[in-house]
Amino acid sequence: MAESFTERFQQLCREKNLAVTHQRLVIYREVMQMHNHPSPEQVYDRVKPELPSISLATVYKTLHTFVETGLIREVSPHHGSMRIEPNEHRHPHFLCLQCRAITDLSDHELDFAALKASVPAGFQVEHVSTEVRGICGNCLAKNAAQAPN
Amino acid sequence: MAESFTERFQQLCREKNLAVTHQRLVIYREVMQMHNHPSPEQVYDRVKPELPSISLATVYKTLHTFVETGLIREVSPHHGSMRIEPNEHRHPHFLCLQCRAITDLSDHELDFAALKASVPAGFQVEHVSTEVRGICGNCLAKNAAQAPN
DNA sequence: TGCTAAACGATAATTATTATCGTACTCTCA
DNA sequence: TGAGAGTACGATAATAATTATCGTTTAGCA
Repeated sequence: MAESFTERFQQLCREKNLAVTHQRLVIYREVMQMHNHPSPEQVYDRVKPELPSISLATVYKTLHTFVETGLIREVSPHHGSMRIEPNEHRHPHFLCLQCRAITDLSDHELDFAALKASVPAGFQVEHVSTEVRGICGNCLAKNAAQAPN
Repeated sequence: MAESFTERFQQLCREKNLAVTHQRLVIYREVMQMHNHPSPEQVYDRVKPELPSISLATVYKTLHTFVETGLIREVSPHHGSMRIEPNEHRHPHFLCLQCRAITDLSDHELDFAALKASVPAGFQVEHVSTEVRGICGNCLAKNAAQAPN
């Protein structure tokens, strides 16, 4: 028989070593139903009716926990501080999720035509950017030094 | 003969209808020499020796002016707030520079192999994302309604 | 050179996020 | 099933990033 959403969430949490709390369940359920890239504030507003006593801080902490364990993803890992691109010509970036450093990647040819074709009619395209996220060499080395196995 | 950097900057400002001020000249010159995606704070530190009385607010205002007129670009225009991606499968985003709305684009095939090949050795790739920036249909319509010509 | 509008600098205010700390809940094991 | 340990929660203070305000200064132009 089909397992319930709750059972699936409990299973997920067990895999990730997370305590199953009512707040986490509700936040996860609601986020999965919001198909428009919500901010923490918007998630808070959404769960508030069901969890009237929840704190915004809990929403932040829970979202971070989910991102860290991979239950959800962040659309933009570099908010928080504006970053300037002095370089004129088009090139992709590598963004380190640990130290936030941005590294220019050498130019390459993506299929921009196909990409632009996927933009809804009536939208005005201004710039296309590609980004690779991960952990940079520096951080990997640092991590290895700290936790040798 | 070759025109000086100052002359070129004055020319640029004239094209964009910007007053040529000493602060703007210095900020522009320094930003163009920083090849590592600086934050406003870092730009401030960099120009401070030459402009001891400059205010951090001026750096912010100047950078915004430059971004608006297209003299420089912002690496990440995601508005100061974390955004969640509930969607599991890979797809590109359209980001409206005016209202900051994020729209999912339908999936398409980019040359991810070539892109990954451009990542420096020793970096760990976690996720590749593509983003198209521009003005969404809503905002375009709104703008047209406000300023019909 | 003198006027007008825009830019600057100082600083207060706002917004987004994180830290702290006492209380409450989950999980495990007897 | 109940007690204890440890994690999570809620309230709120603190911090970081950014923006607004306002009086003074400067650039652009007649």
